[in-house]
Amino acid sequence: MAISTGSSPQLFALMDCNNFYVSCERVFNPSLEARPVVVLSNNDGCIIARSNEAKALGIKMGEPYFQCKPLLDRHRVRVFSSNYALYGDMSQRVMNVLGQLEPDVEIYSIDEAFFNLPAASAEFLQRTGTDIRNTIRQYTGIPVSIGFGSTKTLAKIANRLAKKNPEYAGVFVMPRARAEIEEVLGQIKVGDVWGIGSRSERKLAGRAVFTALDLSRADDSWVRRQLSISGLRTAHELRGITCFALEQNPPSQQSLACSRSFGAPVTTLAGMREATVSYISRAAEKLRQQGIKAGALNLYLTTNVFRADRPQYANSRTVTLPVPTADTSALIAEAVRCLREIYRPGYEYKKVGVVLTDLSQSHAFQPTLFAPAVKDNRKLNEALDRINAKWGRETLQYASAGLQKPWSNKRSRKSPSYTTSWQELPVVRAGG
DNA sequence: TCTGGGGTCCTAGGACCC
DNA sequence: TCTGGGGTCCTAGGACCC
Repeated sequence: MAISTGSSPQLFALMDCNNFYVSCERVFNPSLEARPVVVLSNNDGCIIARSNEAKALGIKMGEPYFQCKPLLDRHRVRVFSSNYALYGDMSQRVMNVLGQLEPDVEIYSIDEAFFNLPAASAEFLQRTGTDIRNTIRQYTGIPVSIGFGSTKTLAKIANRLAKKNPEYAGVFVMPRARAEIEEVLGQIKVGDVWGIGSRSERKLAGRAVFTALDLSRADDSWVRRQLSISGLRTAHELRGITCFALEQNPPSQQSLACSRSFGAPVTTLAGMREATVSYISRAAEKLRQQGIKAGALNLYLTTNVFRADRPQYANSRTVTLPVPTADTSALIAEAVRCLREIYRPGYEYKKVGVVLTDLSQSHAFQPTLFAPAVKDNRKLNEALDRINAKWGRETLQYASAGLQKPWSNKRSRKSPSYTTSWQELPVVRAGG
């Protein structure tokens, strides 16, 4: 008996957690149910998650916090700083449950996963989706929506419909017949299609392409010219031609970054150096956690682009490291050298960041004949990581990272790390 | 006063080589 | 009157995603 590969058509499904960060906050704080809730980005800068009640108030995704604060106050919206320890842990729980129900899963982001399943009747898919949804809700407390389609792009659209229309109860199966699919696509704005951002949406609008249906019907070579190969793939996927496969073994990471906007402007080289040392130290820690080394380092800095009234300056410097490394002190030395080269006095800096590239597995390195002797401070770094794992991040750090950190940013409304810190476990009180 | 952070992929153009 | 051509590699910038 031959094993057929590809004769049985595969379907794509997308599971997406509803208002994920808000839902995580609600799991451990039931008083947030049925109330407007938002979660803020790093630095309490802008809105990055909204409950349905908050969306109904007209609060927009990405809106600066200080701008909508009056509206939030007026409606007594509950506001949280982002708590990534909590969200990351809840994400794992959701993905574990899904992984037990479905064999072929691709974790796509912190709150989304694609999965493949053999083609089946709409009724069967509806039932499967509902089962998954109920199980995840029961085991984790997180509400999710599920969409089915013949490609990832169509599954994304189905998921969107499942989420936006209460009558679908969280599950939507894209119809099979082309005419019915086109009826659906005609209702979807082209800018809401996965892979079509605001730039492309504007460009397409100028050429009378407004809906997903319009894009799916556009001429191939025209789409290729307007949107490059990526846009053409998206157009094909809308027609039901698979261009994006399920990635169960994601390729290894290409880059690793650490950057923060400052809570207050930094105007001195000493201040910039402290921030640089802090971020590169954090990046080095991440390298070691993942068992990888970096072969190149990019450092960039910028003033506040929103302050047109202030002099603007931005620059970056990339260096190839003498040998790939994950050693904090070696990386600090290179990063500070970059900083000295591009730092200019007389500006109010808003941000500095480091990006590590040319990543390789720690054991893969072959020393070359002419490479300098490798001094990787392995024991020192291990001790550093152990102490900080036990006593908390930055318990032990390089003095050049500074102690006061006046530039460090705001995170004033964070909820407890309920699931990842013994000190912050939720407490259940008996009685009533 | 206050506007996130961490990723990926694609393309055009320059440098370099023969 | 008028400055090769073609290939490869690298990088910066743009667009997109969550």
